[in-house]
Amino acid sequence: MSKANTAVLSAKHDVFQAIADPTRRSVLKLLTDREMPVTVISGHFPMSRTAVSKHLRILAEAGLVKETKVGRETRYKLQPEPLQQLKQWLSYYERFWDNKMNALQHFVENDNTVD
Amino acid sequence: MSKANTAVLSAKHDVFQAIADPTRRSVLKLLTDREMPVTVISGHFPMSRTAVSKHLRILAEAGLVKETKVGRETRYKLQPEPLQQLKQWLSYYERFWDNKMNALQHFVENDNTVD
DNA sequence: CATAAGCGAAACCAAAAGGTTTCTCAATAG
DNA sequence: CTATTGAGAAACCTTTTGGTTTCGCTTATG
Repeated sequence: MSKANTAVLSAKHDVFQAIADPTRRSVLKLLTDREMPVTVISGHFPMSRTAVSKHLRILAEAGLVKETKVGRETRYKLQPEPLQQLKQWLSYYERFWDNKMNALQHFVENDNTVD
Repeated sequence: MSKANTAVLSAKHDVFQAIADPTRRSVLKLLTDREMPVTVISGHFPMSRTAVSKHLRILAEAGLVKETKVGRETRYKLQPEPLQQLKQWLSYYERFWDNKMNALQHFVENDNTVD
C-alpha cells in the first residue's frame, strides 16, 4: 500500500490521449485478432517504421498493447482492458441520450467520481 | 445535398481529440446540468479566461458544447450527443472483456466499420 | 565469420497545442 | 454619455507531437 496504485498504473500517456490519434486507433484495430511485429504493422501505414514504433510505445504506455520478444522480433498484441476506463467515463454521460433506466443504472453501478 | 454532411459535420477537431485533454473533460463535467458563461467556467480552473475560452471553442468544434448569446454574455451548454461516436468506437472492443453474447450483439447492431 | 534483418535510441525538425498578455468591441449600468 | 463588464481576436511564447533520417545493437542465415 505504498502510494496511489489504483488500477491505472499511471504512465506518461493515458488512454484518452492514446486513442486521440487516428493512426493509433488504426493500429489497435489492426491488432484486433492477430499479433504482429513492427515491420508488418508499419507496412500498413504511409510512414516510417520508426514512426509507427513510437506510436506503439505510446499505446504500450497506456497499457493498450503488450510486446513479446520472439528471437529478434517484437510482437505487438492488443490489450483492450484499459479501454474500460473510457467506457466508464462515458457511462456518466450516457444517461443523456438514453432513457431514465440508464440514469438509475448509473447511480447503482458507477457511483465513483471520474474526472 | 451539397457535400459530405453525414452526421459528423467534420471540423478541425474531432471528439477523440476534444476529450483527450483533462481540462476539457472537466469542463464537460462542469456543464453537466447547468449552462454557464465563460467567466464562471474559468473561475473553476487555474488558468486565464482566454485559455478556457479556447478549450470551449475546441469543444464546440467537436459539437460537445453549444453556445447561446444572452445580452453581452455567452452561455455554454453541454451537448453530449457526439459522445456516441466514442461509444460506438468502443463497442467494437467491448467483446474482448465481456462474454460471448456481446460479440454477437456487436455483429447484430453495430456492423459498420468505424476506424 | 560476414552479412542481413528487426528494431529501438538519438538527433533533428516543423507544426500543433496549450498557455499568456494586450487589444478591441459590444452591451449594460450609473 | 461614460464607465465597466463580458468575451473573442491577435500576437506571442514554450512544450509536445508526429514525423524523418542516421546509428548501433542483437539475432538470425548463407
